[in-house]
Amino acid sequence: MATLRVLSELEGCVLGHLWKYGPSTAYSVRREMLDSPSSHWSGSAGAIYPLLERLERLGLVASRTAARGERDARFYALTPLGMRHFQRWLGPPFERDVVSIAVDPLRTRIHFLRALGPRRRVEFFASARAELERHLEELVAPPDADGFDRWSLAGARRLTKARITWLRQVERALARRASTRLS
Amino acid sequence: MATLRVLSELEGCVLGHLWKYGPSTAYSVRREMLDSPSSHWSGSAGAIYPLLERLERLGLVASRTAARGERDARFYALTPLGMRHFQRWLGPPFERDVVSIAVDPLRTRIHFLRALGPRRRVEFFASARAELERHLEELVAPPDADGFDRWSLAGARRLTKARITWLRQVERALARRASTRLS
DNA sequence: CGAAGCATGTAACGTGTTACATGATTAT
DNA sequence: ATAATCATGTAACACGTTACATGCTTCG
Repeated sequence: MATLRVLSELEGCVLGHLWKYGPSTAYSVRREMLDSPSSHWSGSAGAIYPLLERLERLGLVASRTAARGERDARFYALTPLGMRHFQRWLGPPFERDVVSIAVDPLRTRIHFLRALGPRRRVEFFASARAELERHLEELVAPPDADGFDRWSLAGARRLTKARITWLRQVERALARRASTRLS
Repeated sequence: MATLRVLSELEGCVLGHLWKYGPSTAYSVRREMLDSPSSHWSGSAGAIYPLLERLERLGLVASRTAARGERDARFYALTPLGMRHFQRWLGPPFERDVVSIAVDPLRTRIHFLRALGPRRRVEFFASARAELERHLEELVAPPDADGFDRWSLAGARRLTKARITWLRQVERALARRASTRLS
């Protein structure tokens, strides 16, 4: 397998779509991202179409066109090379970013929480907690989810619960500190 | 406060740096990101210098130059407007991305785990577990961390542990399924 | 037939990255 | 003196976003 720059997350997911569903149009890849509430990609045409052209130039996918009026529908399929790179992307070994903890904007904000007054801090925790709980309720398996999809979802739920627990712990600790300062 | 597009995470962090350390040069902002192992930003000059120019055009920071040889050192400080926007960025209400779960590349890969053979799957879990444990050991507070920094770090540790627990659970479940299929 | 939306793109832009350039300062 | 590193940038690029353009299909 020729050395090739590391695939991006989006590229890996697109290859994964082709692996999972077989030959697909750019639009159906888009569709999945547009429909999925858990995907953080917009499914923008401006990302998908150039990406598939790129992958074709690299030889990871091959397209055949099917007549559809004047514009042709273009079906992309994984090539054997593409399958190997997909599996490598899936891999181990993992790139550093794959395993290092994802950025958590709430965690980032805790660094600066001292910049908020007491009243705003209370709102901070209340709002964050409420939003996280709401988010948790959105994390339900769609009807067509397979076992692996469900395990993935379980991971998302677990992380969300961990964030809630952590926030509660911080909140309680700060409240305790404030009360001891007052007493 | 004039309506203004929402600040990016990096912009918020840069304003946070100015809030925390007072008037600073672009370089010292960079320095902090270059040095911190937990920041996921590269601290690239090509991000920081234009960003501060942008914030100055928006009136969120103001710079004064101090003579330093031929090139001047430029110290940026938060303006009152900048402080208000920083607090708004920090505060509730939160943008959707702030609270919705961060992308977890490991979780993404679980969706496609069926594409790996049994042998590679074993490697997948072993490698991921090992890397996560290693990552956990890196998550220690630097000597100058204040209380909020430590709470933030505690969040990172908690999330990492949640990922480890989740991975172990998935691994065990798959092993169980495999053994029942064999028996 | 006309409107909605399916399907395939293109254009302009924002933001962060790496790599490079260059002057000033510090250490050997 | 000269090498390293501090400090201030600039240039080219990668990748994803929104917004737009346009042809085809379906449904009332």
